Amino acid sequence: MNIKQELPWDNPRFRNWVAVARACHVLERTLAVKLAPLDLKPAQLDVLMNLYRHPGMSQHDLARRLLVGRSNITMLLPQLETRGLLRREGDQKDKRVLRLTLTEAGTELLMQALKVHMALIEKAMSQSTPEQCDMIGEQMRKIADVLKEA
Amino acid sequence: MNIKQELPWDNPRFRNWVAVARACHVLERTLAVKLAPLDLKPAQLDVLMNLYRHPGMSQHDLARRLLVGRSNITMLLPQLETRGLLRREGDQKDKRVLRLTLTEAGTELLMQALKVHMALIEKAMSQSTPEQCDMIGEQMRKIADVLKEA
DNA sequence: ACTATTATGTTCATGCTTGAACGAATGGAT
DNA sequence: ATCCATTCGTTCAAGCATGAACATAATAGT
Repeated sequence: MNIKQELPWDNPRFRNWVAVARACHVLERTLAVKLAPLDLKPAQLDVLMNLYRHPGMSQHDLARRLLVGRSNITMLLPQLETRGLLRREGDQKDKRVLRLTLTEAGTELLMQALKVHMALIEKAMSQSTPEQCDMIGEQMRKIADVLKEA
Repeated sequence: MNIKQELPWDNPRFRNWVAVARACHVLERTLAVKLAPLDLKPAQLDVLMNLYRHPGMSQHDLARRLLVGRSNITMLLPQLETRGLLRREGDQKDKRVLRLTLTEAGTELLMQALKVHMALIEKAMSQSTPEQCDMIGEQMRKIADVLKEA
């Protein structure tokens, strides 16, 4: 029984990926804390960001962009809609889809939240040179692409 | 009203961090799928890995390592203990703490799971040269450190 | 010795996310 | 026109993670 395979902790790729995962986890958690005063969670911020950049999205498109299930969106939106941060309007052509758009209030809250988010990311990424930063982004996009097909 | 601040999507640091977060998310999700045949979730794998490397840990130590709350550990362990993957034994010196150790079965299952995990990480990180890979790990460790104090 | 403080683990209510099952709307094939 | 398959959104039950409140044990101060 060859149970003593090459153990991962000695593998640079493994060790380094663990570092990536930890950094993500910590930043996500920190963001949640810093966002609390705005009564906003990271997932909700993601929604607002995507609607700002792509007004008129359907819920399905939004789900695919956020890499979550459609039902998640269904559970997520009513809170934001009730708070008057976004609108859901039925599409005329296709009566199945709901088109999503930010309201004024939603845009304003988003800008507040972005200040917090940006400050955090600045703090994190200012450790790296611009070249390192770009390289990291490039590699990560490759990773996402490679795994998407898996 | 200076609401039109410098918008983040044009900021390299922001764009690149988003890529990091997405890559993490995708890999985590993929890992969950590939781990399903072993009836193991990523969080449970993390537990097994840490117990393998640090036998005799307390639940508190484990929680700090995994960056989760203590109650999370309490909810997580019984499933693994019932399956005979680990043991919880009271410390003699300090009757508050429970010392955690993997069983034979736990170690064996861990090795199975590590094959899956490693294969996935190999696939992801093989996109980068060893130098790039190390650099990424180094930067990420810096980020985790910087944010820990925040 | 006695009290106050701290540390460990548990319980519980809450909220988030998921996946499966569903209804309604659309589009295509015959 | 009529099925059939597909797509979009919803509902629901289940599993996880969290934080607050708690009980017990250890420790420090007096």
